[in-house]
Amino acid sequence: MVSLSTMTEPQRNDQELRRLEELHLLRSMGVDPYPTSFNKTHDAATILRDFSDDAPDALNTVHVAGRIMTVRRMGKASFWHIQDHSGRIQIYLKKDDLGEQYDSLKLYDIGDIIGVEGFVFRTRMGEISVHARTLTLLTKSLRPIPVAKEETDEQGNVTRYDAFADKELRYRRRYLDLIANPHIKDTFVKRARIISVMRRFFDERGWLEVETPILQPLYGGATARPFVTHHNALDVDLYLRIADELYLKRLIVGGFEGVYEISKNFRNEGMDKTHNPEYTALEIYVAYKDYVWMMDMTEECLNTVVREVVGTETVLFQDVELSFARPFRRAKMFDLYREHTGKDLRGLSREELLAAAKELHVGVDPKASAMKILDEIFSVLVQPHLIQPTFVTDYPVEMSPLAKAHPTEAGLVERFELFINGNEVANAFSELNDPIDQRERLEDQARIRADGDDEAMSVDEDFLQAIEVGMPPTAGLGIGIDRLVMLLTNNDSIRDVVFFPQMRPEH
RNA sequence: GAUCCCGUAGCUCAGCUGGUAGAGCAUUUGACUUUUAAUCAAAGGGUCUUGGGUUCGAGUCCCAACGGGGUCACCA
Repeated sequence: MVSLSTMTEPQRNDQELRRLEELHLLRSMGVDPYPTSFNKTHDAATILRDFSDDAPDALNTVHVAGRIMTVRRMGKASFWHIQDHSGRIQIYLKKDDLGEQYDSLKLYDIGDIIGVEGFVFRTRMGEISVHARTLTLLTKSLRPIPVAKEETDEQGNVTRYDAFADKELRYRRRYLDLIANPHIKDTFVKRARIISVMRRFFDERGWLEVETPILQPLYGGATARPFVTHHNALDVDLYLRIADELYLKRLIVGGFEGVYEISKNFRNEGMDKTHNPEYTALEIYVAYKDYVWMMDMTEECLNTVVREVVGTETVLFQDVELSFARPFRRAKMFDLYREHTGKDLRGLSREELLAAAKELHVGVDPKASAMKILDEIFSVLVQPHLIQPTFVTDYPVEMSPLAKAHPTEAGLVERFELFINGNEVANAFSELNDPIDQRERLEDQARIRADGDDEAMSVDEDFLQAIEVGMPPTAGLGIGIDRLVMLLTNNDSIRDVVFFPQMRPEH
């Protein structure tokens, strides 16, 4: 039996106890179960790509490494599959080559990580494999991993049996998910590429990537409930940022003419398929530009991202084909109301809007503000129709306390939101840089807040001082990265595009 | 937060109107030197999420809690 140490030791099941015994047996045989390195020369995928039946000796010495995923023992020969970051490759192990070590192979398990030196060949059944000359244990695994069998038919279609599918376990133990369902890595690789293409797009144009505080004494730049934390040395409460907007604008005041940040934001609200308490947003601000310019830039940026990451200008999401070909549709908000409700809602009073909502069978709280009613009608009757990328422009000023008033359209601001597949993906405006107007708008917000809406913004005096120093005309844009990734990777839950989605603690 | 569904072996799942647990893979032992969801033979493995209740008897029925998923509400 294994001597259990005095350190905290979890309950072990029979399989785990057996693996511990194997570990000790291997040690007693002089095998280091956790050596420091291995000189890996080839990825599985590289071998599968480079092997040629015309020159079978070309890959005469390869060093591969990975996790044992399948074991087929046939007496004095065995076939294993190992999995590395590029895929799987079969290893052929023969007693003739490994001698005494072959007999200790029973101490190796699915889940162990090994290194193999050998030559590449094609088996009688046609599978490109590595014929092992030497085998090295690189990491002994003490816990069984989910084993999903797969069958590949003549056409190359893969059928999975007993795939590791429990969503809770997949999210809580993402490492097991990544091992057992390696295809999900594609989503995360694409996520990284989406961000890297965007970063390059901005960098090439001379805009500076910056970092601004996550811990903020006042939260602003959006309407949302924040997380609160406490700084002991200062003995003050701080908020985890809900947006970085107000800090990026301070940098524009400071003289940078283009800044962006890929920002983890935190919102203390409900969780569902499209909301995780922490999420990633891109925000970018460019001086001397307005929202029309920003629409062009957004279009070009997203078109570039889609072409580089997906390879085409169209993306299949669920059953819908989304076209990112330029130009995207542009429509004024109140024109869309007319298009989808048959009504002109512009300039209507709260009571008139309430009546309109009733006529349109949109249920709203009778006490709701005019803006809430407009918002509700939009999300019920307009938004679901915005499937192909659509810029919705010119919002009511009350909905947009940080956006610049439209010069010719009274009551509206220079703002757009980009909708794709019925969801908001981007939000942008010509930034309000009139300090008097900005102060009034924030004071309005503060009043709404005092009336009980804890999502309304507060007056950030330091921000207002910055604007009073003078911010040049500036266009700003925010893009919800997680939702963009969902669209481009055909995932309908944010939990599938975030490695470690927020979960309730177990037990 | 409201509502519906789910929680059985390491994984994927059965378990009918209540009679104290089953399969496949994984694991163990044996056979097999080009197999591939390898095959063949045998074996071990479960306080049925937790706590109450009804009952002679609960995985199964009832209540509550915990965890997950879906829908709605709030929001990006």
